[in-house]
Amino acid sequence: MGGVKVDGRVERGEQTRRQILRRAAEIASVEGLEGLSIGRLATELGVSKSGVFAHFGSKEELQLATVRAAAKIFVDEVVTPAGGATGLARLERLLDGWLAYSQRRTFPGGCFFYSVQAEFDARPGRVRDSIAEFDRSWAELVRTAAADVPGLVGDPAQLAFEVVAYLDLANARSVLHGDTDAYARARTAVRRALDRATRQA
Amino acid sequence: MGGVKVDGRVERGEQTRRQILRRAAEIASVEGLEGLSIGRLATELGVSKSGVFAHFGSKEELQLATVRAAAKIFVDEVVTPAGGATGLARLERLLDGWLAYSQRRTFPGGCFFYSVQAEFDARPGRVRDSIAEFDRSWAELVRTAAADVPGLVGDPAQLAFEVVAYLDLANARSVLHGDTDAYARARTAVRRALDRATRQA
DNA sequence: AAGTTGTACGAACGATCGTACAATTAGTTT
DNA sequence: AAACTAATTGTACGATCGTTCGTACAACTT
Repeated sequence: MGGVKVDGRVERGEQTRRQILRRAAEIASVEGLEGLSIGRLATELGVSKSGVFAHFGSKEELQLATVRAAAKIFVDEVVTPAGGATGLARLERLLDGWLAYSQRRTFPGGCFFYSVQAEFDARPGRVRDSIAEFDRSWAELVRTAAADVPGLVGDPAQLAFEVVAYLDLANARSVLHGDTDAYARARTAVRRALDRATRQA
Repeated sequence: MGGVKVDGRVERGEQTRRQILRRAAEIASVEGLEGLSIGRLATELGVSKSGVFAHFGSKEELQLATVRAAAKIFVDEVVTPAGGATGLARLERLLDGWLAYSQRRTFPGGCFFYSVQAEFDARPGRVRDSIAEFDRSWAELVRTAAADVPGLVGDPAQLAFEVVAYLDLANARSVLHGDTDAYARARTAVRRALDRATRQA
């Protein structure tokens, strides 16, 4: 698939860009996308401030690129691994995968999107729109996965709402309080919700 | 109760301070406690920057005072109104009260503590400790209210975890997407969870 | 070999940040 | 009326913010 370009300059630039975005996503999950500063990013990576800036052209573009990079990581770690399964197994893999992704601290500040969503949810702009769009697609993914469980009892959208709520609170409690029980509570809640929704009627 | 001091200067100062903190809490629920700047606060309130600064002595103290002021508002709007009830009615009033407090946008950015918790959960410092302590006491309040429901089926801590998760997600969805259904979903989820926990065993 | 392209750099800009301190205004006490 | 006190102001500081610009150099094209 990859193009046949062998331009070492571009390749080097893309590698630098990837390094910037990986670090940016880590920082943003802790300090927020607004707390992420170009100067600090440059210092931590050992490159020049203008070098970082040149890759994006504005801070807003850096933030948008960071969201896209984090989205890719999220998809790789949570969505793709559940790709092989169907029905109830697929829904379970999505939810278990999310909890594992949060718990293993793929991003040091917990789930990247939980952090930045709370930061941007109330202000206008392209960054907020980008985050909202990703969150919407994740919610819809869980909803359709629930709807695809054969013989499901009750409203799949309601079930999806409830189980996603457990995931988010587990992430929040764990990061804020170091509460190691939070993930266990969420797993219990998810399992019981799925049991109720798949029991014989 | 009130002291007999009639010093107009002190009184005026306290009033200014209250105005600052009310506005600060509003701003922080949208832009975050770090996005809140002393200069902007002064401009919006029509007072001098040094006037705002003198009331607190440092930005961290301003942030801490803002958290305390928001906590007082939260208690007045959610905790106190549920004070008269006991048992299941008390738990219901707490949860309904929270949803109403979020939905009526007491703070323009939704629940103040949801916003600032996600902002500070991963960084050290006194502000984070203050937020964590308040969140802990709220979680414990719901937990004890659940434990005080007579004849409860199941673990009250697990029940408290699940219902608080519904509240938080309703707030998040509503603020991020303008999703008007989110509160209805949360109310449905809360009601069914309480029904299950209080059914005849 | 000469010319072009793309990345990264250093220096500087205007603006804003939090903070410091002396001067001023308004209200209280003697 | 004078002395005192507390709230507020104006001015100024160093640091950092995002951004702009001209330049250096390596890699590719002709």
